Amino acid sequence: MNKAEEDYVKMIYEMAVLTGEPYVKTADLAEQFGYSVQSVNEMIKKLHQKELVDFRPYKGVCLTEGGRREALRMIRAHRLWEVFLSERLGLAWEALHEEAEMLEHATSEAVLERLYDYLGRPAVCNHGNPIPDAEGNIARPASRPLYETHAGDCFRILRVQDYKPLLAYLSQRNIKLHDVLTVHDKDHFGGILTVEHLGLKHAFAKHIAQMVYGEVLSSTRLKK
Amino acid sequence: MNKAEEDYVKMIYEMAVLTGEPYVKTADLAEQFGYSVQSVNEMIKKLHQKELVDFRPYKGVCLTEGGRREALRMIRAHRLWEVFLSERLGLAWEALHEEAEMLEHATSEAVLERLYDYLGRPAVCNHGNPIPDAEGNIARPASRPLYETHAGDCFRILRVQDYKPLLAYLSQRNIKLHDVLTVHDKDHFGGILTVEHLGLKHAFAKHIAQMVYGEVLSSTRLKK
DNA sequence: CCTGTAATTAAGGTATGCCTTAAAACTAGA
DNA sequence: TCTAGTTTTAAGGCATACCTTAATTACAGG
Ligand SMILES: [Mn+2]
Ligand SMILES: [Mn+2]
Ligand SMILES: [Mn+2]
Ligand SMILES: [Mn+2]
Repeated sequence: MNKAEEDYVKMIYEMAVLTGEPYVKTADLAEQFGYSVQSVNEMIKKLHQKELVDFRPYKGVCLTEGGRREALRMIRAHRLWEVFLSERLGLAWEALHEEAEMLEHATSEAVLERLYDYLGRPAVCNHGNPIPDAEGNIARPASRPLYETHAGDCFRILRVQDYKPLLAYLSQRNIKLHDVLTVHDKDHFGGILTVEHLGLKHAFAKHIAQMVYGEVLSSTRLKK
Repeated sequence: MNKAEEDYVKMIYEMAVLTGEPYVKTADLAEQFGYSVQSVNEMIKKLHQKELVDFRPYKGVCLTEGGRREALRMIRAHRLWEVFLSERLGLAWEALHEEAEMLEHATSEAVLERLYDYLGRPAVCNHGNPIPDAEGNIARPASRPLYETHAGDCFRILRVQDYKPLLAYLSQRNIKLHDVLTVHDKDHFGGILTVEHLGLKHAFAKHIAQMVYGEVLSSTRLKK
């Protein structure tokens, strides 16, 4: 597999996880990559020939077992490099992804395994995304969005979408992974969630609060 | 610069260092890369347009100041990754080069600088090749070949050619950088150099002893 | 069941970096 | 000085991964 193919199987895997649907639409892939639908179709044909994907016309593509294995290898490399870049080199949160996006294609199996041990076999990357082990086992990512909390909830951030503007937005406010937020108010109509963090209040728009995931630790609200 | 261009300027730099001649012949580049002369000519034309090289027909190519800077950046990345892979991940001597050959193209300026500090600003890679600093200053490599020693000399290995079969050959004999060899005998006609290392004797053919560089520590031989 | 929309396929194009074969230009040795 | 051999340039090709435009095919709602 070359860089292009690697990025395709990774993207297919990630979009399937995001939507919960194993089949990913050609048009959605094109949209995500910023490529034309025709280009995506051509690549799908090639991936199919290599038995990395199953293509059902008018339904989408789905990774084969081999494709899934390759996708997990790329995700593993990507996330391990993110840990390295953050923990060891001290790169900023929002810089990790694009560096890892290059390094992931330049990493042999041997380097990957040693890097994994060197970093202490981390379970998640710095955005809270789970890191597959060498056998391709991967934990479920934290899936409860901050937006689904209620006034009074205490919420620990366990995962954030690896989306640069979001990361810049959060780090500008000194909010990091594992931080705890107290939900003050949720304005359903306006879609604004007001939280407290280290004594400061922040108002998050719905689309922001939907990209932050974690767990509710405790709640002062009355259970219905 | 893309991967191909990066490998070209690096190669031009390295061949110029090796030969001592600033101008590198098209045919020699083709030979080293295993490409056709025509392909090399095409790339030279492009590098010239980008003002990375000066091309003198029938003489060869020479890096411009900009080309030299880019070459040193690649060499810096390559050798720093070799240090990382060796010192931190414990990769075998002979595996370093090909891994670094990929990683060097996936490394931003920011990562490079942090990696440099993280590794303690090393002066040389694991083959003894000097690592340029961020400003492009680079030390002269050790240049005295083991083959130019005489019976009785004590010789410390400071640099070896980054050539896989040589590295495998040496590490199989437990010979590493900074080890000291005692020259027992030099057979000029046969070209065999006999040395002692950790109590064991080794016979090195001329072409081997010419790829190992270092310093003579002391000598029992009579000065003429 | 039929038709509009969405998805797929077809056809032809671009840039990159490699290739081969062949002509032209130059250099250097005799 | 002339010519043989080296070097460069020209011409045309191939694979990859992207593109646009234009059929064609299939699904799904009315
Ligand atoms: Mn990422
Ligand atoms: Mn990538
Ligand atoms: Mn090397
Ligand atoms: Mn390289």
